[in-house]
Amino acid sequence: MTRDPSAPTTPGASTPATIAQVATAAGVSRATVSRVMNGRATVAPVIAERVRQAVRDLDYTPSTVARSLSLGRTNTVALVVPDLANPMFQQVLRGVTQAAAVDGYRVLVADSAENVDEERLLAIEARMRCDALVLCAPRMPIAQLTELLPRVSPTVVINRDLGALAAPALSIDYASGIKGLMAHLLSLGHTRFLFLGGPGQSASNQERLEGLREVAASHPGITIDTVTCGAAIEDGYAAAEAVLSNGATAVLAFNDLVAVGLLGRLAELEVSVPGRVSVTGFDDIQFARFATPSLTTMSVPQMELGRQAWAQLRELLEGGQPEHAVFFRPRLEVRSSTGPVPDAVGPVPGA
Amino acid sequence: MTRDPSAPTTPGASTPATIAQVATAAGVSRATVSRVMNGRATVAPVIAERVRQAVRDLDYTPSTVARSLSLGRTNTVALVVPDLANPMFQQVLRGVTQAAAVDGYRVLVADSAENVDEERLLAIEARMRCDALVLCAPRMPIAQLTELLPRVSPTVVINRDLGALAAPALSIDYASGIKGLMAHLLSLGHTRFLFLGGPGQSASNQERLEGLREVAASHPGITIDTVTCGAAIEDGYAAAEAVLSNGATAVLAFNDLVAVGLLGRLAELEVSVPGRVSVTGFDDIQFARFATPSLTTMSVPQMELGRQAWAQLRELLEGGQPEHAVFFRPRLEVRSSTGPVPDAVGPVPGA
DNA sequence: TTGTAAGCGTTATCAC
DNA sequence: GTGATAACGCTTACAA
Repeated sequence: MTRDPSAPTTPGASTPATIAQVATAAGVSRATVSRVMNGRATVAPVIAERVRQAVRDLDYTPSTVARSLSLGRTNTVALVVPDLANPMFQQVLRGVTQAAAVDGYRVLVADSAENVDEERLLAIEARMRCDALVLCAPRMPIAQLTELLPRVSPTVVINRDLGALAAPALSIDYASGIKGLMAHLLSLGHTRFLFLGGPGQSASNQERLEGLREVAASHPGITIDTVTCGAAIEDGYAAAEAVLSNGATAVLAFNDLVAVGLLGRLAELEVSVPGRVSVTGFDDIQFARFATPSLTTMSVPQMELGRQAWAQLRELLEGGQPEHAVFFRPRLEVRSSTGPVPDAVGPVPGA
Repeated sequence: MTRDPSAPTTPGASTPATIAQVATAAGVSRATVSRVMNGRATVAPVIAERVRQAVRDLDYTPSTVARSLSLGRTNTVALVVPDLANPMFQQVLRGVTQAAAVDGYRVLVADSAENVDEERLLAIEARMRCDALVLCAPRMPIAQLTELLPRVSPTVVINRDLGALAAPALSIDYASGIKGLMAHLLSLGHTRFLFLGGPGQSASNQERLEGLREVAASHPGITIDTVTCGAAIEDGYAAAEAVLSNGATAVLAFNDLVAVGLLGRLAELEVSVPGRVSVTGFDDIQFARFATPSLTTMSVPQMELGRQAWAQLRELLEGGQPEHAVFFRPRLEVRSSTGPVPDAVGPVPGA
């Protein structure tokens, strides 16, 4: 026994009313109370009303935990992200939360604080409390992911290509995105590029690099340098000196956060953008269009990612088949942070 | 009965192992398994090891839901906010999540989507699944809040002054904050002000207005106009025309979001800030210093609010006394969006 | 239409 | 030290 056995029938007690108390108060069985609470058809109107009265009197709300145990279902999804500070994941959270709420599901958030080692346990633990999991684990080694996924099923993985892995995945086509950015910059005449790389382990960073390699291969006249930078505003801010000393006329930041940080520092240094360098971001976070200059970037459907994640989980929870992996192709948003290469004399060969 | 009664002992079955299966496999009672799982002292080492082996074999993880029911504790807190799109609440979420995680608690988020009517039920429902609640309900009428709080106790309320209400509260001293902003602008020589008000119902908006009234009363020579604007970027963006037609030389936006939106539109219109108008925000969101011009604003300890909220809840959960209400006084961050009044001839009387 | 009782997977009390 | 056993609060066959 766990609770204080005294005063189990005190009505106005601070301890929440139980179904048994309501049953007693209404002079019926607990089964009948349950039926009324769940809108089950066949309960005599008179009885039903008596139950409802007792419910009101006692301020009764069914225990979610007890229901969960009995039903084997919590009506909760977990969202595991590497960093809640990133607007990208915040939007995903919003998307999941909104979509799940429509179906009466709540969302539990877990932030691994970029701690790759903890991520596995965190996911398992979070999944325990929930019916399903949305997992963003861009740096988790594929082997570990392979081992993990069956344990946390049903799960949908966001933001990384799973290959043949047995879980639904929603990904962004980062390679295609970065190529779109390059095409835009090439059309402006740029030939010297600098990529401010994100966390090296991250899957999406690898995809961006792959995209850049392809562009480099097909455009012999250009140079694409890479420096490791990071994924946060501060990283972009700190990268300004590296950018200036590099001599590139176009900088591709890992994401919008990095781009905004860079823009901020360049403004302080009174370096003209795009007069002296063009800058691009990635993600199209809410602030991208309000940065100065407004940021040219690749738009990623962040909330939609969250919504779709829930849609797929819902499907799985209802016993449906896992969907095929979905790739979102980012869309180029040309704004004011990119412009013609300084002293441009014409289009670059092969652009 | 709810589950399929067949194959209750199949080890590798897809259905998670239960404590009973582990007990059987280890040849002990469930009580012993429980003791081992919870690190209870007295279990013979040999037996303990046998149990642990069975746990590994069966991939056993104790059911969180069952534990919760038995213990009467979920190790989860709920956070209810009006709008997850607001960076302010995102930071509060981060703060709560981080602090709670340290104590082994998870966070459930619920976004009322600015729907004041739903907020009450949402809070009750969220509280049901959790041990405690962090409530941000800036627009909920005080009467409703009074009725609600006892039902969702323990709860800490964020971002509004509760007066004598029986719940711990963590608030920002908005009146003092807006006065600080005014003092700064007055010192720059401004005399014509425009306040872009937030949602009228919002408690924090009322406090700002009160602060402005006090300043107006003590500075006869100035005028402070007010227009209702909103709390989102788009609202600030849309307010640019109203700002320009008003003729004020200093604009106090409801929050940073509004200020950033306004700044964005003013830049498009090629209106110099602070050359023609000075603009201030409120909150000091992450992007404030990266806006162009960087935003003068009142800094609010957003994550700290979340951390403290958890600290107080933790205290309450451990049976402690409710803390006194805490007020955070915002700190002025002078950046580049404010400057001397155009054609300033000297300080304003009484500044 | 309503009640009885078993079961969901734990923990904790109390004998042995 | 270890094992029965009774909770925790709910849902749902099945019986009446």
